[in-house]
Amino acid sequence: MVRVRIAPAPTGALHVGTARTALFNWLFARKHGGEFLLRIEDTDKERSRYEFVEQIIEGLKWLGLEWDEGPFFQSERLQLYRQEAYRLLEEGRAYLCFCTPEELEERRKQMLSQGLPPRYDRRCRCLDDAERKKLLNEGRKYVLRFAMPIDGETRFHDLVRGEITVRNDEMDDFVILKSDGTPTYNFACVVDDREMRITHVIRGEDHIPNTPRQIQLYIALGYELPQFAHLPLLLGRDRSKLSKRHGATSLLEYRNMGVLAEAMFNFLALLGWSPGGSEGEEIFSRDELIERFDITQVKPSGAIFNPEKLLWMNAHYIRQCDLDRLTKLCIPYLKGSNLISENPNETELKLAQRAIELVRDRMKLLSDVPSLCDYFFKDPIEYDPDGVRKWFAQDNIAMLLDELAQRLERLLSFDVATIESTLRGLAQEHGISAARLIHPTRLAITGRTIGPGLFELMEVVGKDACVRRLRRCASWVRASQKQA
RNA sequence: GGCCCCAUCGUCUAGUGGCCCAGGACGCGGGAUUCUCAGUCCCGAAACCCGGGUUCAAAUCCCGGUGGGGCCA
Repeated sequence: MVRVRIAPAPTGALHVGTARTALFNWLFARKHGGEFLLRIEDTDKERSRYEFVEQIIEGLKWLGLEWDEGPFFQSERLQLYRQEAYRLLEEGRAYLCFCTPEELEERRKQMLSQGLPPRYDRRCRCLDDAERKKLLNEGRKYVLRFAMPIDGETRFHDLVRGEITVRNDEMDDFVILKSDGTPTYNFACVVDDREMRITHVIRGEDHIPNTPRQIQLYIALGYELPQFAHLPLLLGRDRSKLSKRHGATSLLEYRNMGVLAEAMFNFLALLGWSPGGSEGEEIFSRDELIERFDITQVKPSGAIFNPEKLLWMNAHYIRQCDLDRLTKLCIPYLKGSNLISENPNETELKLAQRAIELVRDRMKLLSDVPSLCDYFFKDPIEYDPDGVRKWFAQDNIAMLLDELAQRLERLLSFDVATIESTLRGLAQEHGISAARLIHPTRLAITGRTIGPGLFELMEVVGKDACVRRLRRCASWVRASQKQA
């Protein structure tokens, strides 16, 4: 049975890179009929905050990465780590180290100045019983260090990269249990992965240096080794690890901007992995991704997080989205811009839905919705200056707008076809092209030069508002022409 | 600095020795459709880091270099 996990530290907002790692783990588990667990690595009491745990959970749920077990909290498992650490001590695979942070810092500087790699010099590893007893009796604080094998090398097969080898003398006797009794990352991680029966450790490339150390722990503890797969990092524009200075890095920030979960899911899945084939399909459903996912086909090189492609994909999913659902998703943005009330009634919701239907082709983010369709909810307060110059310059324009208003007012049915024939008829009677009436009319009704088809949007705006806006605009044009 | 990882269009990638003077997608440029914008469709510019090998044949395998990145401080 395949068992994988995501093990974030609750020290900050859920990073998109972490989300991607979670996603790959999830895909792998679903692909192989396995289980996906959530473990919160909160042994760092200083920096861990519960609100981040909530954000992690919220983010994973939003993406649809349901976990089968957990969340487990490392902070609740300290007894287990301590027990395993002391077992290593008894078995001679770990030892007490009494060196103080000041001494270590001192020696580190010395080694550095001699051009040596700054590693622990293992002096406490050679302490005899008498010396150890003496220090203990003095009440000196100590940590537990792992007794790393001095000879040989550690090698493992990475599912993404193939063989990775490190000489054991490159690794020092790292601390497994701090003086306050809390475990270090590498130690807790190994103990947990074994205890949770994790079969495949799928994590970011930044953990590669930890892996040989952890493997030595597995061996010393007598645990069976899992398989490892190190995913390429998500990079910013400058090819360094994606961080805040590159812009938004938090998953929930993207949700708040109005990225659809399925777009983020699809986009993230294609960073560092591709289902192959040269036909170039890029849009995949969850099921297709599960079906086609193959961890060994993940690319080993880093992948730049390209927001433009995300936006394109999001626009695609917005166009595909069920209209009722899209409307629901857009409502908060409309409320936020005061275009609809806090508790919208049926009429408002219906209007919102019809407006969204007309503008969805132009949306890249849900948050685009207010600026794209404000005129469905309120009369324009100003007219696009370029449009004014281009379309309100003719001297009979005010008359035409008034005339149009008058004809529209008399209509019994205010539907697309009737509006269209009315407007085209008027243009024809005046011997002008339809475009020369359409554009000024759009400007009068929406204040813009761009937008959905004029007749469609007029139908939604409604007869009264159209007539009112045309008349108001006509007098605005007269006034500004007089002024000029 | 030490160790480790990586290297195909600007970006994400296909490519696992001949099908590749390298395919797709985003972005970019152009065109078609149309009342504008968007969408859609079509067309275009754009890449195998460098140098040595191995081989009849290398983007693909090997070695070296260079460049980038990560981890440790």
